[in-house]
This record gives sequence, C-alpha cells and structure tokens, in this order.
Amino acid sequence: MSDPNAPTESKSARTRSAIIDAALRLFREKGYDDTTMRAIAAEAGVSVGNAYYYFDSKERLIQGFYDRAQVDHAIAARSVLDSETDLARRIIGVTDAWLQTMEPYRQFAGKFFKNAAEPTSPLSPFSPESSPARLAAIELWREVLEGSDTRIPKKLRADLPELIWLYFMGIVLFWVYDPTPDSSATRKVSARTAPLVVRAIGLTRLPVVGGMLDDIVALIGEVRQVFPTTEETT
Amino acid sequence: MSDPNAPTESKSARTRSAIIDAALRLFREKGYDDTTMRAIAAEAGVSVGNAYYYFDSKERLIQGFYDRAQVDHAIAARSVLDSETDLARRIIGVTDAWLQTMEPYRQFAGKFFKNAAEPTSPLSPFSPESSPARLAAIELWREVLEGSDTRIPKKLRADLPELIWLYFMGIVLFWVYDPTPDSSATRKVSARTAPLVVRAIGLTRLPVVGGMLDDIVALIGEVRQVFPTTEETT
DNA sequence: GGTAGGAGTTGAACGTGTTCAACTCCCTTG
DNA sequence: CAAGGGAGTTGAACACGTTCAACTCCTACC
Repeated sequence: MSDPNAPTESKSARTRSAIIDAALRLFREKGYDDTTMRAIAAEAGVSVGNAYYYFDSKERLIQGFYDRAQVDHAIAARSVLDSETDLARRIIGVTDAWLQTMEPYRQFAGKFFKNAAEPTSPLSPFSPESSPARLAAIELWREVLEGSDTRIPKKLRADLPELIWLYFMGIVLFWVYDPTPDSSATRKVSARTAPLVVRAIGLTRLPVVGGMLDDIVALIGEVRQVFPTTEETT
Repeated sequence: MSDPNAPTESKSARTRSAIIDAALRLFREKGYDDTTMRAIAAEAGVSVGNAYYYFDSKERLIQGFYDRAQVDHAIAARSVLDSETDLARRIIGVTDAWLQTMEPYRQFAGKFFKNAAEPTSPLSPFSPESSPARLAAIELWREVLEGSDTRIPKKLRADLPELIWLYFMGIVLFWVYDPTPDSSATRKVSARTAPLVVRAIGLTRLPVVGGMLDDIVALIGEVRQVFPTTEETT
C-alpha cells in the first residue's frame, strides 16, 4: 500500500500499462468507437474481465491518454520556453507544441472531449481525478508567464496562470470543433488571440478596466469555494 | 411533402410526439441512462423498431427536448422582456427564466450536455441540425439588447446578440457543473457577471479597447467562414 | 373492386460495454 | 509443510442501443 519498490507491484503495473499501450494504439488506428474492449484485451494479451480489473470503464482508459499527453506536451514545449521571451510568442509556441503532440489523436479528439465534458465524469478537466494533470498544466502556463519579459500586474499574478489555462482550454475547445484538416484555423485563432490576451493584461492597468478586474477576481475567489477542488491544504 | 394540413401526416406526427412525450417523462423520472429505449417504446405504446423509425438514436430524442426547451424559455422570458428596460437586469431575468425552465431536467442536464459537446454530434449547439434552435435563441438575445435603454455602439450592433448568446452558453456550461442543489451558484455568477458585460460594452468606446475590438470582430468574421453554418442566403 | 407500392410497424437478432461467480497463483503465517 | 487468504485472472452471461428482413396497412390509380 505504501511500498512502491516492492517487486510484487511491478507485475501488475506492467499489465496495466500493457493495456493502456494496446488501447492507445488501437484508438489511434481505428478510432475510439471502433475499438472494442475485447480487441484491447486481446491486443494486450489479457482477458476482458482483467482489463476491467484495472480500469473501471472504457472511458477510464482515456485518463491514461491524458496523463501521457500532458507529459509529452511539457516536453514539446521545452524549446520554446527556453528560447523565447516575448509573451505572445511564448503562448503561441506552447499552443503549437500542444497541437503537434495531439496530431496523431486528432480523429478521436472529439470523443475524448465528449467524455471530458460530462461534469460527473472523472475525466472532466475539473474533476478531482484530473487534479494532478490540471495542476501540472497550470504550472506550465505559469512558466510561460514568468519566463516572459512582460510584467504582470500584482493583482493578476496569483490568478493569471489559471486564467491563461482557461483561455487555452477555449483554444482546445475550438480545436475540437475545427474542421480544417491541418488544424490551420486553430493555429490562426491562436496566433491572433494571443497578442490580444497580452494587450488585455496591459489594459488591466487602466483604472476603469482595473475596477472591473477587481470584481472578476473577487468572483473567481467565491466561485472557487463552491467547487470541491482538493487544493486547500489548510 | 409540402402539405402540412393533410390528415395523413397527423397520425405519424402523433406517434412521433407520443414518443418524445414518453421519453421526456421517463428522462425526468429516472434520468437519461436509466431510461431504456424499450421502456420508452413501451410507454409510448409502440415497438422499439418503430421508435427508431422516427428517431435515429436515443440521443436524437434530446433534440426534441432542445426544441421544447427553447420554446418554453421564450415564453418564460416574455414578462421580463416586456417590463424591464435596464440591460443588466434584462440579461439576468432572461437567464433566470432559463434556469426555471430547466429545473425539472436538472439531473440529466449533464448527460444532455455531454452529448451536445461532441462536435460531430447533430446535437452540438453549433451543428446544422441545431441551427433553427440556435438562431431562435440568438434572436431572443437580440430582443434583450434592443429592448433595453443601453445604446449599443455601431461596431458591435451586428455581432453582439451572438456574442451575448455565447456568454450565455458559458453560463449554461457553468450551470451544468454547478454542484449547488438550487443552482444558487449559477444565479450568483449570472447576477455578478451581467453588469460586467454591460460595462464591457461601454468600454468598447475607449480607443484602446475599441482597437482590440476591431481585431476581434475581424477574427470572428474569418472564423465564421470556416464553419458550414447554413446561414448565408447569398 | 383490384392491385401495386410506399409508409408505417414489428420483434428477433447482433455487437457492445460491463459484471460476476468462480478459479488460479503466490505470499504469509503457524 | 499445510492452511489460509488476498491479489490477479478468466470467460460466460447480462442489459442495452441499434439493425433489419419481414410484415401490415393505407392510399392512389386503373
């Protein structure tokens, strides 16, 4: 239960990841719907029932996809993070890195989003189960901000990474609906909106806008209270 | 095909709406997942196969829900639209009307949204199949704007109803995730953000903000090109 | 009245995700 | 070594959404 290096665990861990491997391979080749649990089990060399011993449902296999995507994205984003200092270009670059990472899974992205969209689903990006992946993602966007030469107004410093992540979720949402075969529409929207985001951050310093911002920040704080987000460590 | 008062049609139309009635009743009572097509068919007094003659799939039954909800919402919003002139209060009132209309279906709202979220699904609010309902909804928000005493800047006049509808979709999204039993969190967010929306419209007149707005409006125009939205009448 | 043909209707059958009672291992304890 | 027991594993069985060949009914035309 708390002994991660026990050799006992590695066997089951290997079975576990064999199932994810098989699942993702088949998802990529044939799409989500056309991949049956029987096929996944066969490909992984286990029985159907055994696959269900490790994963509650077919949807749960997508969580494995999530986690890997998150890691791959962080890797793909590295070069931009280390070389670029202009904020807008950092945002665009990191978004592009995501698009490249996701390309192979494009065709079943819709399905994966569909599952993520159901609030009661553990796959929802806002669910407790997704907390680690979400927090890691927000952390990535914090680095995007902090490594740039744009100065962030004090008021915003705490919440901005999460807000940018939300903006990015919007881009992802757009991508899911994007009918262009090479995601060019998404790339265009990203390239056009990122400078606007940066400008909006600047506008925050105007008194009128700043007043509105105070309201928004306060509202965000209150809303956070409503959701059970496992973040309070008291 | 083009003879709506032919008595021939009314029989099948009656069967059709008997199925929707049965479906919505059961959805409300037992939730979406716990309602089987067999149960719906039995409740409607038809065979399973027959239900599939009228509706491609179980999901399609939700479209019927959509359409009715849209009509009910328009009715429920009437009194606010006819009595209130303050824009923020109009927005809040119309949103409240929606929340009241939807209350009975709250428990399966998540499911219905899940289905709507898949881009390839005809249930997506952006799909051609949903076009009529969507356009009707946008029309409702146009009335919200036009019946108010707030003057809308020229630049925005054409696109604002759709933008407000998008804002409202955001509220709906929040509602779907809202864990409070009486939707109080959603009501609060609505009450707090509506005045901000109104203020933001005002800010549009500032040169700096106006410049950004031009970019956004131009981008919206380009993005519209990408989607096959059946709206061009050439 | 008879008949062709389409619209409407049926329920058995199929494929799928999921469950479960039973089984096999293998480690621990005496 | 024996007994116990828990983790891991199995595939048949179940319930559901969906399909389809066959059927019935009704209308239109001669």
